[in-house]
Amino acid sequence: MAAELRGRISVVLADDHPVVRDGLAAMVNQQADMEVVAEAGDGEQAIACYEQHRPDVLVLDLRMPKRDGVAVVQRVLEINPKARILIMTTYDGDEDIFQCLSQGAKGYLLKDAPRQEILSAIRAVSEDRPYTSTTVAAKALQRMGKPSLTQRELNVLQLVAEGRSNKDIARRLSITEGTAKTHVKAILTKLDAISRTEAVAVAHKRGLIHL
Amino acid sequence: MAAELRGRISVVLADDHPVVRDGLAAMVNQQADMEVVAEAGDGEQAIACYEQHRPDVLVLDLRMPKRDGVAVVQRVLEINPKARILIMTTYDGDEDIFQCLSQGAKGYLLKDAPRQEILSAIRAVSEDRPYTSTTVAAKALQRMGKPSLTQRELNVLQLVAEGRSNKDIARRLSITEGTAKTHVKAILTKLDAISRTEAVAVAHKRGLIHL
DNA sequence: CGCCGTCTCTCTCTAAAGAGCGACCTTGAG
DNA sequence: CTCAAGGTCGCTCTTTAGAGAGAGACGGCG
Repeated sequence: MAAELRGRISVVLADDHPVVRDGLAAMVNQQADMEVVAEAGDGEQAIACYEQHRPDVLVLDLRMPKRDGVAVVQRVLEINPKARILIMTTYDGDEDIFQCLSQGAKGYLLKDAPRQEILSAIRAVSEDRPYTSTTVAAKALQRMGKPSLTQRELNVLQLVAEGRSNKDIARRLSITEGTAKTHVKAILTKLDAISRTEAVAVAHKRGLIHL
Repeated sequence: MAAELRGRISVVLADDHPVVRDGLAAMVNQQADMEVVAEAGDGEQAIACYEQHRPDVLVLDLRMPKRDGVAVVQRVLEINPKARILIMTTYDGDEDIFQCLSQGAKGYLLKDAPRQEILSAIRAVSEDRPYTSTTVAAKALQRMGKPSLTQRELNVLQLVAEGRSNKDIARRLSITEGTAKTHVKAILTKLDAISRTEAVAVAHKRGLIHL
């Protein structure tokens, strides 16, 4: 916790791929000004590790077993509202990124980022400066103005993506088929899609759903 | 090229994520019996690296820019039919795995595999022994007996996944709507799906298409 | 050679999807 | 209180999807 005072940034890594953890650890530990103090392989471990070590920076994979990135961000910020979290993800289309950032994550970066970018992102976040990658910044702008789906619509969308019919969706949500259609219609409009299948494609690209 | 004679397995890494390359490199170079001789960040580099270094083992990510894993496997085996290739992928549902293996790749493994498994896979492949992970072996058995899609059907499926209507698909492929329907119908039957949207979901799970 | 798989096309018919309406109720922000 | 938004339900209408069944053309293979 006092690592920063000694001039070294303490880092906790959370990623379900041992390979990625090794890679990050190797990169970080080669730097004079930072060190890895713990690693976690899933969401629950990540929370436990954070609580135990109170690192300067928590590097967090968005997709993990047990609890996904969004849930971990929430929980960690409950523990320490000043926590500095750097989100790391493979997919630049992930809607969850924005959810994390708006919840208080200090930055994100893509896994295909070059070494230098990853390291400077960690340094930025450790100093409480938000890190903004160009690719995702562009996405954020694109997303501006675009209508967001309601919770109910997301539920329906998930079922649509599984290939359910309107009637089936209605049954599962205990509503009438007409209402299901209304929701689907709203989804199509908001996603600017002509058919439900296209809606699924668009939603998947935007990371609204995970197949 | 003669690395094996000196008792060290020479390895070339091909992955578009610097983090993963670093992780693998760190793992491999910590071992006394193997070393990384080159790294590649995309498919073309991978081929070039292989040709230049002729490593004992080529560790290859299935999804890469420029050329994907399948294409690289083909090309490398053209260069050296005895090439020992270890496929590495994130998704265990990838249909491409089977394509690679049937083309002559010696093994595959998932990125979330533990260190030991990764290392023993490299050793196995270096000795020309096929490496078979339990999870994928199970998939292979599941796939047995299941009907495979024809090339034409894959084309249609791709368009279906993009949300196109039968009429639209017909126009793009220069066939009649009736024929498009016939193909879609065949796809639904083979994938055991009720609707086109479900077919897309199933196909995506199996890695037949990449959205 | 004949068989089989693939691709192509045609037809009918039913079920589902989607467009375009209006309407009611609740909840929360102003 | 008013107004907006979300969820619910209802209606009609046209278009699309999907089941089912048949058939011709082509190429590979035993």
